[in-house]
Amino acid sequence: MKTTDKSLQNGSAVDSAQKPSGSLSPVTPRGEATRRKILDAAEEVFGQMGYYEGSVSEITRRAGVAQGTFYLYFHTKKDIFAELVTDIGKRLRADSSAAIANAPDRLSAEKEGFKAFFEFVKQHRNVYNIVQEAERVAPDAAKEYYQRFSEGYQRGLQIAIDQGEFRQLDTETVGYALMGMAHFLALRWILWPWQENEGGALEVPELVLNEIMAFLRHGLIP
Amino acid sequence: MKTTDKSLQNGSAVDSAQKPSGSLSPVTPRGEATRRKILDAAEEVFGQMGYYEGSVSEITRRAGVAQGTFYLYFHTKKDIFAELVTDIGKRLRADSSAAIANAPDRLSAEKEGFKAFFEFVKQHRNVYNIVQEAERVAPDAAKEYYQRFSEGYQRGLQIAIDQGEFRQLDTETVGYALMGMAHFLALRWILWPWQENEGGALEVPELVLNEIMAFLRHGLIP
DNA sequence: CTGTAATATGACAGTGGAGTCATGTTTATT
DNA sequence: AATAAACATGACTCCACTGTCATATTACAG
Repeated sequence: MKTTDKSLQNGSAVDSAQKPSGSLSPVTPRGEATRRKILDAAEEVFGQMGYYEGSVSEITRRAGVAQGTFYLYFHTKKDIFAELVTDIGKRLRADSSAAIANAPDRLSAEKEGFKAFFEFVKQHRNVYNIVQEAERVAPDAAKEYYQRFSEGYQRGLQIAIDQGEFRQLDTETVGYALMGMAHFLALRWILWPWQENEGGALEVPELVLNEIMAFLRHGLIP
Repeated sequence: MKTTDKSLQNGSAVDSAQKPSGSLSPVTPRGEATRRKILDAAEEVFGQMGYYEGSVSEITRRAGVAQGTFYLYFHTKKDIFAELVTDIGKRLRADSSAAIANAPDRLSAEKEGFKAFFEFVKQHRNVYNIVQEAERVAPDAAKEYYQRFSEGYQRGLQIAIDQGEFRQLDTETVGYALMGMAHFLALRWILWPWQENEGGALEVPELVLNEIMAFLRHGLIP
C-alpha cells in the first residue's frame, strides 16, 4: 500500500472531516476520461434500469473498467446518482435558456420553452427517468433541480407582468402550474410507450402545443 | 404435509395455468382480516420507505404476522404493490367524484376537484408516494391509474363543451394539463417538506387555489 | 532509468432481503 | 371426538449487490 490511501480512498483527508463530501476528482487526463466513462455508463444504466435495479457492477461493466475503479471517483452509488441529477438539471436549463433567448415576447418564450423541454425529454428519454426517481433517491438533488427551475420561471413571469404582457398573477403558483403541465404532457406523449400517438412518432403533436398556447392565452372559457 | 399444498401455495391450481395471476384470496373472515392487516402495513411501509427500501419482513413485522403468512395472500412483493396502486386509484376517484357531485357548474367542479385532490394527498401523504413510484415499479398499474383519471377528466370536459360552458378544446390535452397542474401544486405545497409554507401548515393556500381558478378562467393575459 | 504518485484491478467479505417449506395451530363440520 | 381444510409459523436457502483491500500497472519527473 502506498501513502496515497487516505487522500484518495477517503476523499480529501484535510477536509473539515464532516461528510465524506466532495467529488473524488482525478488529477490526470487519463483519470478524467475514466470518470467520464463511468458517468456516461451510469446515466445509461440508471436511465434504463432505474436506481435500485441498476448496479455498480453493471455500470463498470458498461464503462469497461473494474469494480474498484468506480470507488476511485465516487464515494457511493447514491453519490453518482445525485451528481447525474445535478448534471441533467444544468443541461436542461441551458437548453431552455438558449431556446427562449430571442423570443419576441413572453408568450412565444413559453411556447419555445415547452418545445425545448419536449425536445430534451425526447432526446434523453431514459435520462429523464433519473430526474423522476431522484425525488425518492436523492431528495436534495431533486430539491435543487425543481427550485432552480421554478426560480427561472418566476423571473420570466415577473418580467412579463412588469411589462404589462401578463396580468397580475402569483408567479410561484403559475410557475409550478406550467411546470406541471409540461411534465405531464411529456409523460403522455413522449415517455409512456403504452399510449398510442397520432403518427406513431414519440413527439408532442402541434395540435397539443397549440391547445396549450390557447389555454395560456384565454383559459378555458369561450 | 396436507393435501392443500398446491391450491394455496401456487394460486388456483385449476386456473388456465398461464400466469400465477389472481389474488390469493382468503375464504374465511379470519383470513380476510389478516390479508387486510398486511395490506395496511404494506401501505405504511411502502409509503414511508419506498418500494425498494421497504421489505416484506418489515411489512409482516408491522402487521404482526410471520414472513410466510405474507405469501399466503400475495404472490410477490411486486404484486401487493400493484394492488395498492389500484386501491389508491379507486379511493382517489371515489373522493373526487363525491366532491364534484353537486357542483353548480364545471368551473366549480374543477375547483372542488382540485380541493379534493389536495385534501387526499394531505390526508395520505405517504400513500401518494406509492403512486409516484408506481411508474417505475409497476408500470401497468400506473398506466391504469392515469388512464382512468384522464378518462374521467375528458368526460367532464366534454360535457362542459357541449353545454357551451367551455370553449372548443382538445379534452385529452387539457385533461393532462390539469392533472399536471394539480400534481405539481400538491408536490410544492403538501409533499415537499423542504418548502416553507405561509402558515407552516401543509396545505395549499386559498390564494394559490384562486390563482389557479383565474388561470382556468382567463389564462395569463390581462 | 528509477522512484513515486496516480490510476486500475478483481477477488472477497459482509449484509440483507425474497421466497420456500416442513411443521404447527385454529376452526368448523359431522 | 374425529377429521380435514384453512390459516399461521419462522428457520432456512439462495442470491445479488455494495463497498474494500492488497496488489498490479501506468506515466511522469528528475
